[in-house]
Amino acid sequence: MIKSSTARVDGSSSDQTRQALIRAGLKLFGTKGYDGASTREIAAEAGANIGSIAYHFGGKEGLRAACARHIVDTIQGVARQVLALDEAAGPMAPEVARKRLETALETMVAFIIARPEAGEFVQFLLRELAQPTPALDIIYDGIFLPMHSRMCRIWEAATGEPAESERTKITVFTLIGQVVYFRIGRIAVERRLGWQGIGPAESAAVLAVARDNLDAILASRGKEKP
Amino acid sequence: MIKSSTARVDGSSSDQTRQALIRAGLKLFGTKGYDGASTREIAAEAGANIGSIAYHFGGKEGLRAACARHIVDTIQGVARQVLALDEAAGPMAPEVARKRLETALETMVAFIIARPEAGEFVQFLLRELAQPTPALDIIYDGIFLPMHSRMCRIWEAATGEPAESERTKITVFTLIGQVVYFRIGRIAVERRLGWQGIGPAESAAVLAVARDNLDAILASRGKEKP
DNA sequence: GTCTATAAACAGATAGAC
DNA sequence: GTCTATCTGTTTATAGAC
Repeated sequence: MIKSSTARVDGSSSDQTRQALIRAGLKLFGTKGYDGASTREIAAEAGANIGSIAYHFGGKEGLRAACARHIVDTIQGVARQVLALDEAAGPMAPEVARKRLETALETMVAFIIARPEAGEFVQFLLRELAQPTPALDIIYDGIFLPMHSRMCRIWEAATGEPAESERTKITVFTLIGQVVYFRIGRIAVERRLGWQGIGPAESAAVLAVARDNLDAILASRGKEKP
Repeated sequence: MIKSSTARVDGSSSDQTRQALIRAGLKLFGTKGYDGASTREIAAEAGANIGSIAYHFGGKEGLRAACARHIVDTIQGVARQVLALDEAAGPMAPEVARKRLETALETMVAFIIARPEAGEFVQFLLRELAQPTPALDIIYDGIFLPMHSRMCRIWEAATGEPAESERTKITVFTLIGQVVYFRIGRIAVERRLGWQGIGPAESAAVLAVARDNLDAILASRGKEKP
């Protein structure tokens, strides 16, 4: 029998192990992949027993889905306040929109590259992204689609290019891609640059380049049809 | 006992199954991941028996390494002629270097995104990249390092920024990243853009944006210190 | 070299004691 | 709710027939 999804906020024993299992799942699925991580490892990492996975999530697949949902909830919580501010402000002036794009880039770099805890999140996401899986649907609808749509709308405000045009969508994907690569290719990047890890100094260097790229692209789009 | 690495060019039975196993390994490791693909599946896909993997490669890990080596050999074969032309031409004029960067981008898009056969290659690479593994060393030294170094040198010729500077290295990574994302995030991209797949038309659209981005970045770098 | 049979370890799921 | 013991299937690796 699977525990209902009604989240309990108190520190009940049940909820504690549930959270611990999700944390452990996120970590091990992210680092070793879904197939590479065994339920025994995950239970051990969470300080729980093997049976608890079946009890709380119905099985390994259920834990995967719960991890996906947890990521979506967490990110939406952060994003909600940012979005609320934007939407309330009404239509954006191009200058404001450009600043907003830079802020979005900063947030992405900070979250995707720098925050150590986010590493597990992002790597989990990217692994799910590599193949169609039930967890991917949760993530796509909960994060990818709203985030990407939002950035496309800001892009329209900044450049005048229609938000839902193919060109705008692709451009926004390239902006995301240039940042994401530093997480996927992290090992190669560190080796090539002689970095021991990616801390504040290193992520600042990445951000500087990403920002310059964005500014350059914006500048060229602005004067495309003078 | 592991078969020596002396490659045979004739269609001997031994070499045939060896090649078939590598092809099958590349395909299944790429789509399902190393842990997700079983040796039984691979042997079946290759039309061989399970024991042949141990015979030819000493085990599953050996097959993984052989797949990595196969990718390196294949890509180096393609890259060799291109590089030979460049190196022979001596120091590059900025205009020529810029054209070369665009060509490199075209090649990357064509290889990474469009070519269906390359899909297995790239996905295998990206999966290995996600965690440190013996196969990664083979790939880093054989492909990543020489490719990236090469692009950095062309970048220097085009912009005057030192090839081995941190900024140049990071910039080249962003150029690669914006393309690579369309392979990793392919499912999300297809869903968002309403594409049924990424064929010639779609990859042309991606290339157009990537090229515009490159031109914009180059333009801004050129006039940074007027 | 190829293929089969088998061993030894490990996977996820489950039943039941507490 | 937690935890243990166990079932069933699958994994890789190996030994040996052909």
